[in-house]
Amino acid sequence: MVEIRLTNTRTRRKDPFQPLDPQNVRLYLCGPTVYDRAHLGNARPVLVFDVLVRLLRHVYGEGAVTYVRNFTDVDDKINARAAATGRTIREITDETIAWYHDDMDALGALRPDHEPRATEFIPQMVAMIGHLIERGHAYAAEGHVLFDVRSFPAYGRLSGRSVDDMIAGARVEVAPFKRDPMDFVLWKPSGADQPGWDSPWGRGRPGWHIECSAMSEALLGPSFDIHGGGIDLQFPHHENEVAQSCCARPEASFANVWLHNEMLQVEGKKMSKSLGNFFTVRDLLDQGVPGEVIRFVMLSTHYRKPMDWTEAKAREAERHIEKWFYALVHAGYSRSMVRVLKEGGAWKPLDAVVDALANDLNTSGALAALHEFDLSGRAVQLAPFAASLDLLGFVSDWDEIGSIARIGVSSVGDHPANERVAMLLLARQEAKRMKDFATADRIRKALQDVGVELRDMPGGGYSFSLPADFDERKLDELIR
RNA sequence: GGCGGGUUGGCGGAGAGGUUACGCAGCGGAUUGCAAAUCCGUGAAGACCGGUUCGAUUCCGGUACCCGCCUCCA
Repeated sequence: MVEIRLTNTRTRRKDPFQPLDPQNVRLYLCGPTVYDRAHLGNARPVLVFDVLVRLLRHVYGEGAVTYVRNFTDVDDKINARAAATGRTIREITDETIAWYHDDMDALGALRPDHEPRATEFIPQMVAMIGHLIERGHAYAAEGHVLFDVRSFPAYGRLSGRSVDDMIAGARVEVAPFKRDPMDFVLWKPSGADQPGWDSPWGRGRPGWHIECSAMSEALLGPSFDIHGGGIDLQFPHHENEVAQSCCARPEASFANVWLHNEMLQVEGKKMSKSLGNFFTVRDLLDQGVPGEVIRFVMLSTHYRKPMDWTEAKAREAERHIEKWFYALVHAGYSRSMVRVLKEGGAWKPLDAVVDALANDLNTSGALAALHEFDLSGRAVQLAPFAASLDLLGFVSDWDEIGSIARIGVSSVGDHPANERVAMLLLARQEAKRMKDFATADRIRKALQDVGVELRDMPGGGYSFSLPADFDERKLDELIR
């Protein structure tokens, strides 16, 4: 069996992965707070975990992995959005969850086995909070329940900080009812205009961290294998989860492996609304950037390094995707072809790809192995390459790879001018066939002048892409 | 102020104490009515200063610079 090694934030080492139960490998990923479209940074942990889950299923078996990712649907940002729009919280969260599914589906991310909503696990949270109070790890004060960080000596271990150092750094606002400045909220009171649930401490709502402790325990048990999220969640969110879960269940281990991905930047800068470089996954998809291209760019940087999204990378990624998919289409790949190859036992990803992924999810190394593969063979010879693409999650539908590769006169995206350009390409092809090179060159020139990228692919196909600022009227003038 | 991470060839980006990463661009060639694409080949690196070692870009220490977290954030 392939040995998977993962960098564990808890041990600060790259350790061999040992599942608690190889028949049921269990993972939990902190999901989104659902009040708005997912931005590009939100996609990174999703894709990292997607590849991890695919790898684990490859190694331990399709049915041997349970993947949980939550939706945080109770949060002050959601309340604010509801107040600002006059809509109900449920409308907003339902809509946002639907968007999230659309966007992550477009990136080829598998749906988790469970996607619990925080609001569906309030009783479990209340029970866990009560348990923490009983055990002397939490206390009620002025309608709040707070976790007592001094009661948990290991507090700070996951993120490598000490309570005293953090207080010395003193940038936390200290509520007067806190015993210690670092104590954090498990439960807080709700006003009449805020969502709330009855509890032993009055009507209120949960603090941010308790939901993940409660839901992971409910769905995966008090001890499970892998817990992940962005590095920014390491403190305080994950630290607090550890404190809650380990104090509520001292006999259990909670998460054995902690996986944290580094942040995303855009053109070398932190993505932020003030810098004007903030965009969502949907923005990119609407601009015609295929989900496969977004995935490629994401996987081209190791998850523990800051990832810089640039247009240059997206362009480069698009070239590779088109080239790879083109080769597969040319070799006859389709759903039925893949079925035949699987039945024939040819469906095995490249060892170099699996080995790279097993080495702390070296997705960049996996892509490098794909670059080296000879694409000139026929379907059976390309099967290891295709199975590798499949393992990396690049293919949702083998019948669609042709259109993603923009083969022939087809194109992706829904630009209204695609049809026009396609017609012109056919006209050019006909002109070339008639040796009317003047006409052929005139069409090419016109397309080039409006910025259409045109390529003849090996085997006689055509590929084109429209520029972002494509202007159809200009094309009309030039063609006339 | 506290904590953590990074610095690789023109650009992007990996692994490994000693052997070609890989991609893009460049250069040379093949192919093509022309262009692009495609195919083959090829030069180029490890912030700085010390230390360990037969040998370090890879381990250790220091310096500089960059980034993130400590407050909602993936």
